[in-house]
Amino acid sequence: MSSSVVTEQVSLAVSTVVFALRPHPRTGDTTLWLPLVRRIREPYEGRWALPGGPLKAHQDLAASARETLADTTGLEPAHLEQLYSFGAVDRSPADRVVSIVYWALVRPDEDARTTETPNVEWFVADEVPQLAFDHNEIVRHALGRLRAKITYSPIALAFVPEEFTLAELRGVHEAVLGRCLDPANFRRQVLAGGTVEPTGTHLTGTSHRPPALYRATPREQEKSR
Amino acid sequence: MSSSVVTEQVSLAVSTVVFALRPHPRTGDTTLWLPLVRRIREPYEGRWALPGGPLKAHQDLAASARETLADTTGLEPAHLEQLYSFGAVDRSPADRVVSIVYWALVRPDEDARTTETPNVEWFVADEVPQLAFDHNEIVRHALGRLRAKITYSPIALAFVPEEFTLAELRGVHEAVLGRCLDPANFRRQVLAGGTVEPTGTHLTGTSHRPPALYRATPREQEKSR
DNA sequence: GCAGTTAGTGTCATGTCCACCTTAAGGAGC
DNA sequence: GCTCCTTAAGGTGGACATGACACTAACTGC
Repeated sequence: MSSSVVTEQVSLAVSTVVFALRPHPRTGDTTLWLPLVRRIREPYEGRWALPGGPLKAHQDLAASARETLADTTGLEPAHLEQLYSFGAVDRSPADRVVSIVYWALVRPDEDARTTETPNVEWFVADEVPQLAFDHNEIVRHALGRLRAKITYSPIALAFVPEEFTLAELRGVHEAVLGRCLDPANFRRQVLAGGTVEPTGTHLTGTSHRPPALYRATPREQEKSR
Repeated sequence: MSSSVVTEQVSLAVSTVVFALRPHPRTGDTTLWLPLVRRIREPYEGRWALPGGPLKAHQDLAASARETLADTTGLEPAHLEQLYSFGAVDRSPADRVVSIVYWALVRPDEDARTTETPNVEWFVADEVPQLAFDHNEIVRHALGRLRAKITYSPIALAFVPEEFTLAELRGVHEAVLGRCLDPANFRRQVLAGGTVEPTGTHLTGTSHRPPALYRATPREQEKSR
Protein backbone atom coordinates (compact mmCIF):
# COMPACT_ATOMS: atom_id res chain seq x y z
CA MET A 1 0.00 0.00 0.00
CA SER A 2 0.96 3.65 0.10
CA SER A 3 3.54 5.00 2.50
CA SER A 4 0.90 6.87 4.52
CA VAL A 5 -0.36 3.60 5.90
CA VAL A 6 3.10 2.73 7.09
CA THR A 7 3.92 6.03 8.76
CA GLU A 8 0.40 6.63 10.20
CA GLN A 9 1.39 10.27 10.21
CA VAL A 10 -1.00 13.15 9.55
CA SER A 11 0.53 16.54 8.87
CA LEU A 12 -1.26 19.81 9.33
CA ALA A 13 -1.10 22.84 7.08
CA VAL A 14 -2.74 26.25 7.06
CA SER A 15 -3.65 27.84 3.74
CA THR A 16 -5.37 31.10 2.90
CA VAL A 17 -7.60 32.36 0.12
CA VAL A 18 -6.78 36.06 -0.15
CA PHE A 19 -9.18 38.33 -2.00
CA ALA A 20 -8.53 41.81 -3.35
CA LEU A 21 -10.44 43.97 -5.79
CA ARG A 22 -8.76 45.03 -9.04
CA PRO A 23 -9.99 45.93 -12.52
CA HIS A 24 -10.65 43.03 -14.82
CA PRO A 25 -7.96 42.85 -17.55
CA ARG A 26 -10.52 42.72 -20.37
CA THR A 27 -13.69 44.46 -19.22
CA GLY A 28 -12.08 46.89 -16.77
CA ASP A 29 -14.83 46.24 -14.20
CA THR A 30 -13.51 45.77 -10.69
CA THR A 31 -13.55 42.10 -9.84
CA LEU A 32 -12.16 39.69 -7.28
CA TRP A 33 -8.55 38.62 -7.58
CA LEU A 34 -6.50 36.21 -5.50
CA PRO A 35 -2.80 35.37 -5.26
CA LEU A 36 -1.50 31.90 -6.07
CA VAL A 37 1.91 30.37 -5.49
CA ARG A 38 3.73 28.17 -7.99
CA ARG A 39 4.72 24.85 -6.47
CA ILE A 40 8.43 24.24 -6.71
CA ARG A 41 8.41 20.59 -5.67
CA GLU A 42 6.38 17.43 -5.99
CA PRO A 43 3.55 16.72 -5.78
CA TYR A 44 2.02 18.99 -8.42
CA GLU A 45 5.35 20.67 -9.18
CA GLY A 46 4.81 23.67 -11.44
CA ARG A 47 1.10 23.95 -10.67
CA TRP A 48 -0.46 26.95 -8.97
CA ALA A 49 -1.65 26.49 -5.39
CA LEU A 50 -3.00 28.49 -2.50
CA PRO A 51 -0.41 30.16 -0.28
CA GLY A 52 0.10 28.15 2.87
CA GLY A 53 2.50 26.09 4.87
CA PRO A 54 2.85 23.66 7.75
CA LEU A 55 1.56 24.78 11.13
CA LYS A 56 4.32 25.53 13.59
CA ALA A 57 3.96 24.25 17.11
CA HIS A 58 4.23 27.68 18.72
CA GLN A 59 1.87 29.43 16.34
CA ASP A 60 -1.88 30.02 16.42
CA LEU A 61 -3.89 29.07 13.36
CA ALA A 62 -4.73 32.63 12.35
CA ALA A 63 -1.14 33.72 12.99
CA SER A 64 0.04 31.06 10.60
CA ALA A 65 -2.37 32.33 7.96
CA ARG A 66 -1.12 35.89 8.46
CA GLU A 67 2.48 34.74 8.19
CA THR A 68 2.08 32.97 4.88
CA LEU A 69 0.15 35.95 3.57
CA ALA A 70 2.99 38.25 4.58
CA ASP A 71 5.57 35.86 3.13
CA THR A 72 3.91 35.53 -0.25
CA THR A 73 2.45 38.97 -0.87
CA GLY A 74 3.82 41.16 1.91
CA LEU A 75 0.28 42.22 2.76
CA GLU A 76 -1.72 42.63 5.95
CA PRO A 77 -5.36 41.60 5.59
CA ALA A 78 -8.19 43.80 6.85
CA HIS A 79 -10.27 40.72 7.50
CA LEU A 80 -9.20 37.18 8.28
CA GLU A 81 -11.55 34.36 9.08
CA GLN A 82 -11.47 30.60 9.21
CA LEU A 83 -13.18 28.99 6.23
CA TYR A 84 -13.14 25.23 6.61
CA SER A 85 -10.84 22.30 7.20
CA PHE A 86 -10.16 19.92 4.36
CA GLY A 87 -8.99 16.45 5.23
CA ALA A 88 -10.00 13.85 2.65
CA VAL A 89 -7.52 10.99 2.81
CA ASP A 90 -6.68 11.18 -0.89
CA ARG A 91 -6.41 14.94 -1.29
CA SER A 92 -2.66 14.73 -1.43
CA PRO A 93 -0.93 11.82 -3.14
CA ALA A 94 1.28 9.59 -0.99
CA ASP A 95 1.12 11.63 2.23
CA ARG A 96 -1.80 12.67 4.39
CA VAL A 97 -2.32 16.39 4.85
CA VAL A 98 -5.16 18.15 6.61
CA SER A 99 -5.44 21.81 5.62
CA ILE A 100 -7.14 24.38 7.79
CA VAL A 101 -8.09 27.11 5.36
CA TYR A 102 -8.61 30.79 6.12
CA TRP A 103 -9.92 33.49 3.84
CA ALA A 104 -8.84 37.10 3.92
CA LEU A 105 -9.80 40.46 2.47
CA VAL A 106 -7.25 43.12 1.55
CA ARG A 107 -7.95 46.85 1.26
CA PRO A 108 -7.08 48.59 -2.00
CA ASP A 109 -4.50 50.88 -0.36
CA GLU A 110 -2.84 47.86 1.23
CA ASP A 111 -3.12 45.88 -2.00
CA ALA A 112 -1.13 48.59 -3.80
CA ARG A 113 1.84 47.71 -1.60
CA THR A 114 1.95 44.09 -2.73
CA THR A 115 5.39 42.75 -3.51
CA GLU A 116 5.97 41.18 -6.91
CA THR A 117 7.81 37.89 -6.86
CA PRO A 118 8.26 35.43 -9.71
CA ASN A 119 6.54 32.52 -8.02
CA VAL A 120 3.49 34.46 -6.90
CA GLU A 121 0.87 35.63 -9.35
CA TRP A 122 -2.59 37.16 -8.99
CA PHE A 123 -5.54 35.71 -10.88
CA VAL A 124 -9.13 36.75 -11.46
CA ALA A 125 -10.97 34.68 -8.88
CA ASP A 126 -13.51 33.31 -11.32
CA GLU A 127 -10.83 32.36 -13.84
CA VAL A 128 -8.21 30.46 -11.88
CA PRO A 129 -6.43 27.67 -13.75
CA GLN A 130 -6.43 24.06 -12.65
CA LEU A 131 -4.77 24.09 -9.24
CA ALA A 132 -2.83 21.61 -7.17
CA PHE A 133 -4.61 19.28 -4.72
CA ASP A 134 -8.26 20.15 -4.06
CA HIS A 135 -7.53 23.86 -4.16
CA ASN A 136 -10.08 24.58 -6.91
CA GLU A 137 -12.77 23.27 -4.61
CA ILE A 138 -11.41 25.39 -1.78
CA VAL A 139 -11.49 28.53 -3.90
CA ARG A 140 -15.09 27.77 -4.88
CA HIS A 141 -15.91 27.30 -1.23
CA ALA A 142 -14.31 30.63 -0.31
CA LEU A 143 -16.04 32.51 -3.12
CA GLY A 144 -19.37 31.10 -2.04
CA ARG A 145 -18.78 32.11 1.55
CA LEU A 146 -17.71 35.62 0.60
CA ARG A 147 -20.72 36.14 -1.66
CA ALA A 148 -23.10 34.76 0.93
CA LYS A 149 -21.63 36.69 3.81
CA ILE A 150 -21.51 40.06 2.08
CA THR A 151 -25.31 40.02 1.88
CA TYR A 152 -25.86 39.77 5.63
CA SER A 153 -22.66 41.13 7.16
CA PRO A 154 -20.69 44.35 6.75
CA ILE A 155 -17.48 42.66 5.59
CA ALA A 156 -17.49 44.88 2.50
CA LEU A 157 -15.95 47.49 4.81
CA ALA A 158 -12.74 45.44 4.72
CA PHE A 159 -12.50 46.23 0.99
CA VAL A 160 -12.63 50.02 1.24
CA PRO A 161 -10.22 52.59 2.72
CA GLU A 162 -10.86 54.30 6.04
CA GLU A 163 -13.02 57.01 4.45
CA PHE A 164 -15.25 56.13 1.55
CA THR A 165 -18.38 57.09 -0.33
CA LEU A 166 -21.46 54.93 -0.44
CA ALA A 167 -20.95 54.57 -4.19
CA GLU A 168 -17.55 52.99 -3.48
CA LEU A 169 -19.06 50.62 -0.98
CA ARG A 170 -21.79 49.76 -3.42
CA GLY A 171 -19.13 49.13 -6.04
CA VAL A 172 -17.61 46.53 -3.73
CA HIS A 173 -20.93 44.75 -3.37
CA GLU A 174 -21.50 44.86 -7.10
CA ALA A 175 -18.02 43.51 -7.82
CA VAL A 176 -18.41 40.63 -5.38
CA LEU A 177 -21.96 39.73 -6.39
CA GLY A 178 -21.39 40.39 -10.07
CA ARG A 179 -24.56 42.41 -10.59
CA CYS A 180 -25.79 45.99 -10.26
CA LEU A 181 -27.59 47.23 -7.17
CA ASP A 182 -30.07 50.07 -6.85
CA PRO A 183 -28.17 53.02 -5.36
CA ALA A 184 -31.19 54.31 -3.44
CA ASN A 185 -32.07 50.99 -1.84
CA PHE A 186 -28.44 50.20 -1.12
CA ARG A 187 -28.03 53.51 0.66
CA ARG A 188 -31.06 52.94 2.87
CA GLN A 189 -30.00 49.40 3.74
CA VAL A 190 -26.48 50.39 4.71
CA LEU A 191 -27.52 53.41 6.73
CA ALA A 192 -30.21 51.40 8.53
CA GLY A 193 -27.59 48.80 9.44
CA GLY A 194 -25.76 51.24 11.67
CA THR A 195 -22.35 49.99 10.58
CA VAL A 196 -21.24 53.26 8.97
CA GLU A 197 -21.44 56.89 10.00
CA PRO A 198 -20.90 60.11 8.02
CA THR A 199 -17.59 61.87 8.57
CA GLY A 200 -19.29 65.20 7.89
CA THR A 201 -16.98 65.92 4.97
CA HIS A 202 -17.56 65.52 1.26
CA LEU A 203 -15.40 64.28 -1.56
CA THR A 204 -14.54 67.15 -3.90
CA GLY A 205 -13.31 67.48 -7.48
CA THR A 206 -15.67 64.94 -8.96
CA SER A 207 -17.16 67.00 -11.80
CA HIS A 208 -20.62 66.42 -10.36
CA ARG A 209 -22.41 66.61 -7.03
CA PRO A 210 -19.87 65.84 -4.29
CA PRO A 211 -20.75 62.71 -2.34
CA ALA A 212 -20.63 62.52 1.45
CA LEU A 213 -17.80 60.53 3.01
CA TYR A 214 -18.43 57.79 5.55
CA ARG A 215 -16.38 55.71 7.93
CA ALA A 216 -17.00 52.47 9.78
CA THR A 217 -18.72 52.81 13.14
CA PRO A 218 -16.29 52.47 16.09
CA ARG A 219 -18.07 49.24 16.98
CA GLU A 220 -17.37 47.87 13.51
CA GLN A 221 -13.74 48.97 13.54
CA GLU A 222 -13.18 46.92 16.70
CA LYS A 223 -14.18 43.74 14.92
CA SER A 224 -11.44 43.99 12.32
CA ARG A 225 -8.70 43.84 14.96
CA MET B 1 10.79 26.03 27.63
CA SER B 2 7.95 23.53 27.40
CA SER B 3 8.34 20.23 25.64
CA SER B 4 6.22 21.37 22.69
CA VAL B 5 8.94 23.73 21.58
CA VAL B 6 11.45 20.92 21.61
CA THR B 7 9.36 18.42 19.72
CA GLU B 8 7.80 20.93 17.28
CA GLN B 9 5.02 18.41 16.98
CA VAL B 10 1.36 19.30 16.44
CA SER B 11 -1.16 16.54 16.95
CA LEU B 12 -4.57 16.49 15.38
CA ALA B 13 -7.80 15.37 16.99
CA VAL B 14 -11.43 15.22 15.89
CA SER B 15 -14.16 15.88 18.46
CA THR B 16 -17.91 16.02 18.14
CA VAL B 17 -20.72 17.86 19.86
CA VAL B 18 -23.68 15.50 19.67
CA PHE B 19 -27.16 16.86 20.28
CA ALA B 20 -30.31 14.93 21.10
CA LEU B 21 -33.68 16.03 22.44
CA ARG B 22 -34.87 14.69 25.78
CA PRO B 23 -37.16 15.98 28.50
CA HIS B 24 -35.59 18.31 31.01
CA PRO B 25 -35.18 16.56 34.40
CA ARG B 26 -36.90 19.38 36.32
CA THR B 27 -39.35 21.10 33.99
CA GLY B 28 -40.08 18.15 31.71
CA ASP B 29 -39.85 20.36 28.62
CA THR B 30 -37.91 18.77 25.81
CA THR B 31 -34.47 20.34 25.65
CA LEU B 32 -31.08 19.76 24.10
CA TRP B 33 -28.78 17.18 25.63
CA LEU B 34 -25.26 16.16 24.75
CA PRO B 35 -22.99 13.28 25.78
CA LEU B 36 -19.69 13.91 27.54
CA VAL B 37 -16.84 11.56 28.29
CA ARG B 38 -14.94 11.45 31.55
CA ARG B 39 -11.22 11.85 31.04
CA ILE B 40 -9.26 8.95 32.47
CA ARG B 41 -5.80 10.48 32.16
CA GLU B 42 -3.95 13.77 32.48
CA PRO B 43 -4.40 16.50 31.55
CA TYR B 44 -7.78 17.25 33.14
CA GLU B 45 -8.14 13.73 34.53
CA GLY B 46 -11.64 13.21 35.92
CA ARG B 47 -13.11 16.17 34.07
CA TRP B 48 -15.84 15.83 31.47
CA ALA B 49 -14.87 16.42 27.86
CA LEU B 50 -16.30 16.13 24.38
CA PRO B 51 -16.06 12.71 22.75
CA GLY B 52 -13.18 12.62 20.31
CA GLY B 53 -9.82 11.15 19.52
CA PRO B 54 -6.73 11.42 17.37
CA LEU B 55 -7.22 11.40 13.62
CA LYS B 56 -6.06 8.20 11.98
CA ALA B 57 -4.05 8.47 8.80
CA HIS B 58 -6.46 6.38 6.74
CA GLN B 59 -9.64 8.06 7.97
CA ASP B 60 -11.61 11.03 6.67
CA LEU B 61 -12.50 13.76 9.12
CA ALA B 62 -16.24 13.01 9.18
CA ALA B 63 -15.54 9.28 9.43
CA SER B 64 -13.45 9.92 12.50
CA ALA B 65 -16.30 11.90 14.04
CA ARG B 66 -18.74 9.07 13.28
CA GLU B 67 -16.39 6.54 14.80
CA THR B 68 -15.98 8.30 18.13
CA LEU B 69 -19.73 8.84 18.25
CA ALA B 70 -20.29 5.12 17.70
CA ASP B 71 -17.61 4.23 20.26
CA THR B 72 -18.99 6.45 23.02
CA THR B 73 -22.74 6.23 22.53
CA GLY B 74 -23.28 3.56 19.90
CA LEU B 75 -25.37 5.98 17.88
CA GLU B 76 -25.59 6.96 14.23
CA PRO B 77 -26.24 10.65 13.70
CA ALA B 78 -28.91 11.85 11.26
CA HIS B 79 -26.89 14.97 10.60
CA LEU B 80 -23.15 15.54 10.84
CA GLU B 81 -21.40 18.73 9.91
CA GLN B 82 -18.06 20.38 10.51
CA LEU B 83 -18.23 23.13 13.09
CA TYR B 84 -14.83 24.78 13.43
CA SER B 85 -11.19 24.04 14.09
CA PHE B 86 -9.70 25.06 17.40
CA GLY B 87 -5.97 25.51 17.57
CA ALA B 88 -4.87 28.05 20.17
CA VAL B 89 -1.34 27.18 21.26
CA ASP B 90 -2.26 27.06 24.96
CA ARG B 91 -5.53 25.15 24.71
CA SER B 92 -3.89 22.01 25.98
CA PRO B 93 -1.17 22.17 28.63
CA ALA B 94 2.27 20.84 27.66
CA ASP B 95 1.39 19.48 24.23
CA ARG B 96 -0.04 21.16 21.15
CA VAL B 97 -3.35 19.81 19.91
CA VAL B 98 -5.49 21.14 17.10
CA SER B 99 -9.07 19.89 17.26
CA ILE B 100 -11.34 19.76 14.27
CA VAL B 101 -14.81 19.77 15.75
CA TYR B 102 -17.99 18.38 14.21
CA TRP B 103 -21.52 18.67 15.46
CA ALA B 104 -24.22 16.07 15.06
CA LEU B 105 -27.95 15.59 15.53
CA VAL B 106 -29.52 12.32 16.63
CA ARG B 107 -33.13 11.28 16.01
CA PRO B 108 -35.27 10.29 19.01
CA ASP B 109 -35.73 6.70 17.80
CA GLU B 110 -31.98 6.35 17.34
CA ASP B 111 -31.33 8.11 20.66
CA ALA B 112 -33.41 5.46 22.45
CA ARG B 113 -30.80 2.90 21.42
CA THR B 114 -27.93 4.68 23.18
CA THR B 115 -25.66 2.44 25.20
CA GLU B 116 -25.05 3.29 28.83
CA THR B 117 -21.45 3.20 29.93
CA PRO B 118 -19.98 4.49 33.20
CA ASN B 119 -17.61 7.01 31.63
CA VAL B 120 -20.20 8.56 29.31
CA GLU B 121 -22.96 10.74 30.63
CA TRP B 122 -25.57 12.95 28.97
CA PHE B 123 -26.05 16.53 30.16
CA VAL B 124 -28.55 19.27 29.45
CA ALA B 125 -26.73 21.34 26.86
CA ASP B 126 -27.26 24.64 28.67
CA GLU B 127 -26.13 23.21 32.00
CA VAL B 128 -22.85 21.45 31.26
CA PRO B 129 -20.28 21.55 34.06
CA GLN B 130 -16.81 23.00 33.69
CA LEU B 131 -15.17 20.93 30.98
CA ALA B 132 -11.62 20.02 30.06
CA PHE B 133 -9.58 22.18 27.66
CA ASP B 134 -11.60 24.83 25.81
CA HIS B 135 -14.56 22.50 25.45
CA ASN B 136 -17.02 24.88 27.13
CA GLU B 137 -16.26 27.40 24.43
CA ILE B 138 -16.74 24.73 21.78
CA VAL B 139 -20.12 23.74 23.18
CA ARG B 140 -21.19 27.39 23.18
CA HIS B 141 -20.03 27.65 19.59
CA ALA B 142 -22.00 24.55 18.59
CA LEU B 143 -25.15 25.69 20.37
CA GLY B 144 -24.93 29.04 18.64
CA ARG B 145 -24.51 27.40 15.26
CA LEU B 146 -27.41 25.03 15.81
CA ARG B 147 -29.73 27.81 16.97
CA ALA B 148 -28.70 30.05 14.09
CA LYS B 149 -28.97 27.35 11.47
CA ILE B 150 -32.35 26.00 12.51
CA THR B 151 -33.88 29.36 11.60
CA TYR B 152 -32.78 29.27 7.97
CA SER B 153 -32.26 25.59 7.22
CA PRO B 154 -34.39 22.47 7.59
CA ILE B 155 -31.98 20.67 9.94
CA ALA B 156 -34.84 20.21 12.42
CA LEU B 157 -35.82 17.27 10.22
CA ALA B 158 -32.79 15.43 11.62
CA PHE B 159 -34.46 15.51 15.04
CA VAL B 160 -37.75 13.85 14.09
CA PRO B 161 -38.63 10.32 12.92
CA GLU B 162 -39.42 9.51 9.31
CA GLU B 163 -43.09 10.47 9.67
CA PHE B 164 -44.03 13.33 11.93
CA THR B 165 -46.66 15.95 12.60
CA LEU B 166 -46.01 19.64 12.20
CA ALA B 167 -46.57 20.04 15.93
CA GLU B 168 -43.67 17.67 16.54
CA LEU B 169 -41.45 19.61 14.18
CA ARG B 170 -42.50 22.82 15.85
CA GLY B 171 -41.66 21.26 19.20
CA VAL B 172 -38.12 20.71 17.93
CA HIS B 173 -37.77 24.33 16.95
CA GLU B 174 -39.18 25.45 20.27
CA ALA B 175 -36.85 23.20 22.21
CA VAL B 176 -33.80 24.40 20.33
CA LEU B 177 -34.68 28.07 20.41
CA GLY B 178 -36.09 27.94 23.93
CA ARG B 179 -39.26 29.85 23.13
CA CYS B 180 -42.77 29.25 21.84
CA LEU B 181 -43.66 29.69 18.18
CA ASP B 182 -47.00 30.49 16.65
CA PRO B 183 -48.43 27.21 15.26
CA ALA B 184 -50.16 28.88 12.32
CA ASN B 185 -47.15 30.89 11.21
CA PHE B 186 -44.81 27.97 11.72
CA ARG B 187 -47.01 25.78 9.54
CA ARG B 188 -47.07 28.31 6.72
CA GLN B 189 -43.32 28.84 6.85
CA VAL B 190 -42.51 25.13 6.76
CA LEU B 191 -44.98 24.32 4.00
CA ALA B 192 -43.77 27.26 1.91
CA GLY B 193 -40.19 26.00 2.26
CA GLY B 194 -40.99 22.90 0.27
CA THR B 195 -38.84 20.68 2.49
CA VAL B 196 -41.73 18.50 3.72
CA GLU B 197 -44.70 16.85 2.05
CA PRO B 198 -47.87 15.29 3.48
CA THR B 199 -47.98 11.51 3.61
CA GLY B 200 -51.74 11.62 3.14
CA THR B 201 -52.32 9.82 6.44
CA HIS B 202 -53.27 11.18 9.83
CA LEU B 203 -52.17 10.38 13.33
CA THR B 204 -55.03 8.77 15.26
CA GLY B 205 -55.87 8.21 18.90
CA THR B 206 -54.95 11.69 20.07
CA SER B 207 -58.17 12.56 21.93
CA HIS B 208 -58.57 15.62 19.70
CA ARG B 209 -58.49 16.47 16.02
CA PRO B 210 -56.04 14.09 14.30
CA PRO B 211 -53.07 15.92 12.80
CA ALA B 212 -51.75 15.17 9.32
CA LEU B 213 -48.47 13.30 9.01
CA TYR B 214 -45.59 14.62 6.95
CA ARG B 215 -42.27 13.34 5.69
CA ALA B 216 -39.15 15.02 4.34
CA THR B 217 -39.12 15.75 0.62
CA PRO B 218 -37.00 13.24 -1.38
CA ARG B 219 -34.61 16.11 -2.14
CA GLU B 220 -34.16 16.74 1.59
CA GLN B 221 -33.70 13.09 2.41
CA GLU B 222 -30.77 12.94 0.00
CA LYS B 223 -28.90 15.56 1.97
CA SER B 224 -28.83 13.53 5.16
CA ARG B 225 -26.85 10.75 3.47
C1' DG C 1 -27.26 79.81 -18.52
C1' DC C 2 -27.59 75.06 -20.05
C1' DA C 3 -26.49 70.20 -20.45
C1' DG C 4 -24.72 66.28 -18.29
C1' DT C 5 -23.77 63.47 -14.36
C1' DT C 6 -24.06 61.69 -9.99
C1' DA C 7 -25.97 62.29 -4.99
C1' DG C 8 -29.66 61.80 -2.33
C1' DT C 9 -34.98 61.69 -1.20
C1' DG C 10 -39.82 60.25 -1.90
C1' DT C 11 -43.28 57.05 -3.20
C1' DC C 12 -45.72 53.07 -4.14
C1' DA C 13 -46.54 48.19 -4.96
C1' DT C 14 -45.31 43.78 -3.39
C1' DG C 15 -44.08 40.29 -0.13
C1' DT C 16 -42.99 38.62 4.36
C1' DC C 17 -43.57 38.28 9.35
C1' DC C 18 -46.28 38.15 13.33
C1' DA C 19 -50.27 38.43 16.46
C1' DC C 20 -54.69 37.01 16.77
C1' DC C 21 -59.29 35.19 15.42
C1' DT C 22 -62.31 31.61 13.41
C1' DT C 23 -63.54 27.14 12.03
C1' DA C 24 -62.76 21.94 11.85
C1' DA C 25 -62.41 17.49 13.92
C1' DG C 26 -61.81 14.42 17.12
C1' DG C 27 -62.47 12.33 22.32
C1' DA C 28 -64.41 12.48 27.16
C1' DG C 29 -68.14 13.01 30.11
C1' DC C 30 -72.91 13.38 30.90
C1' DG D 1 -77.62 11.93 21.65
C1' DC D 2 -75.42 16.56 23.32
C1' DT D 3 -71.90 19.68 25.42
C1' DC D 4 -67.25 20.73 26.62
C1' DC D 5 -62.42 20.60 25.83
C1' DT D 6 -58.34 20.35 23.15
C1' DT D 7 -55.67 20.67 19.19
C1' DA D 8 -55.48 21.15 13.91
C1' DA D 9 -55.77 24.13 10.22
C1' DG D 10 -56.89 28.17 7.79
C1' DG D 11 -57.94 33.34 7.51
C1' DT D 12 -57.21 38.35 8.41
C1' DG D 13 -55.01 42.65 9.12
C1' DG D 14 -51.13 45.50 10.65
C1' DA D 15 -46.09 46.33 10.82
C1' DC D 16 -42.16 46.07 8.35
C1' DA D 17 -38.68 45.09 4.70
C1' DT D 18 -37.72 45.02 -0.41
C1' DG D 19 -37.41 46.61 -5.01
C1' DA D 20 -38.64 49.54 -8.97
C1' DC D 21 -38.74 54.06 -10.23
C1' DA D 22 -39.65 59.10 -10.22
C1' DC D 23 -37.92 63.30 -8.60
C1' DT D 24 -34.97 66.95 -6.64
C1' DA D 25 -30.11 68.65 -5.42
C1' DA D 26 -25.41 69.95 -6.42
C1' DC D 27 -21.59 70.22 -8.92
C1' DT D 28 -18.53 70.66 -13.63
C1' DG D 29 -17.78 71.87 -18.28
C1' DC D 30 -19.15 74.31 -22.13
